[in-house]
Amino acid sequence: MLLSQTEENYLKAIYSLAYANSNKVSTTLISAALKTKASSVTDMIKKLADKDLVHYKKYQGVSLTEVGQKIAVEIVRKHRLWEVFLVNKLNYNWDEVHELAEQLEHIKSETLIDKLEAFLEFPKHDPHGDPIPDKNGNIEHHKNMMLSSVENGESCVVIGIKDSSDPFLKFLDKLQIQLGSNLKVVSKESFDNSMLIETATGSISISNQISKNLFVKKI
Amino acid sequence: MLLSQTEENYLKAIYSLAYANSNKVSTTLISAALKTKASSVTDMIKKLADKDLVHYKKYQGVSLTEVGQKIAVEIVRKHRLWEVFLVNKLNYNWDEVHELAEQLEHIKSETLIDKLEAFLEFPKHDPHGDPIPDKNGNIEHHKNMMLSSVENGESCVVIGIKDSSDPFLKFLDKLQIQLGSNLKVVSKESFDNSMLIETATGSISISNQISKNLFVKKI
DNA sequence: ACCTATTTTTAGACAAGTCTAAATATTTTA
DNA sequence: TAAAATATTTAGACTTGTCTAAAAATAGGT
Repeated sequence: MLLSQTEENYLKAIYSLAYANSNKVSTTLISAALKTKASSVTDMIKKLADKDLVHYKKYQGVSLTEVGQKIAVEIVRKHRLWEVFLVNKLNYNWDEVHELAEQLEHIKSETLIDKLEAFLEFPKHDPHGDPIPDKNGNIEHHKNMMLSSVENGESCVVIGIKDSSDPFLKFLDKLQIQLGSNLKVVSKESFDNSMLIETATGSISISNQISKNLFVKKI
Repeated sequence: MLLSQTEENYLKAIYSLAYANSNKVSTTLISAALKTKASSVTDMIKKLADKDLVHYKKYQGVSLTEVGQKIAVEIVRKHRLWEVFLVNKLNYNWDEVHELAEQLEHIKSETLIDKLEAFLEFPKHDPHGDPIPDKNGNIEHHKNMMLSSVENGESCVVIGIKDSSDPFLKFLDKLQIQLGSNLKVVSKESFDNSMLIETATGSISISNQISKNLFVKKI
């Protein structure tokens, strides 16, 4: 199955978003992740469904098929191995490699990534601590983290909410934080465990009560 | 200047072909090199001319502008450094890396290729012996070779003809050899210096008189 | 249950890059 | 130098992936 870069990016996005949402991902969530419009997502979802890479019923959200998931994991594997290469061999900093790995992960080759893995001596984690799937697509998931345990300077994506009570969700709305939001921890106050974070729309201060109720994934 | 992969491929093709043809390259030659149709080439040439990457007057062929040439050389630099990486670090054979380097050369980054170059300890030549342009685009050209001096198993592209006499050209026509043709030397007979070569259309035997009149570039 | 707000899908359009077929230049040949 | 052959360009169409605007479906609030 030969996929375009765009198709691969959709699969990868659905894969990352599927964690939080019990495997069903909405059109809007994907469009936010890929910075496209919902209508574009619908179009692409149909193509992916035609190729049996996603399950799709109108208005019901999408999930990856077994084949789609396998491909998504392969892309994650490539991404993370390239990140290791960039940091360990080319002396990049761990916070500089994401964009580059986004390009490198789409290089097509039967053999390249396995040779790269051997060259890197079979690393188990990428520079951000995320597990690297093996050749067969097996991946040792580490549990989701709470925003409260993200360190200064690290960035993460919101992938879930622990306390899904209404007032809490409303409050998150007000902060313009939603699933898929990118957050960067600027600093943490030790006396009350509040943190200053950067969002797409600006810097805000977050109490510990909030930060320990947000599932995030480091990026 | 942010170029698409396709645009970069056109520039690279024009660059390689420009050697033989006193810098002017014909539409047909480009279309052969890129395996597209001449009409597609005309379309793209116009776009490149709009961006001042090529000089173009209808029916007169194209040549690279200074900017276009600079970009082309950068791509060559990337291509060759990636080839060194694949052969020296990932244990690929020198004849397996071209396709992969064709993909890797299009990775966009301000810093990547210089870091890669340092990691590889500033190689001067790629695995096929071709010179690697430096950071500033300076490239130490090695002279064109004659087909007669290509070794067994090596592949090359015809980039020029020394004896441009009519009968010779006619003969080349009959052999279906033209500028841009890919040739692979299968074997050489020591008693008469003839060689068996593989072309796109089949295997043919070539006398030394022919092979020493064809300028080629190894690939 | 019904009305409203939100989400999702559809329809039609656009840009990039390609193609075929036809028209126009150039080059070759005689 | 004029006809024939070849090369190049134009015109119109197609594909992929995107967008906007409008229509349809779902979800929420009372």
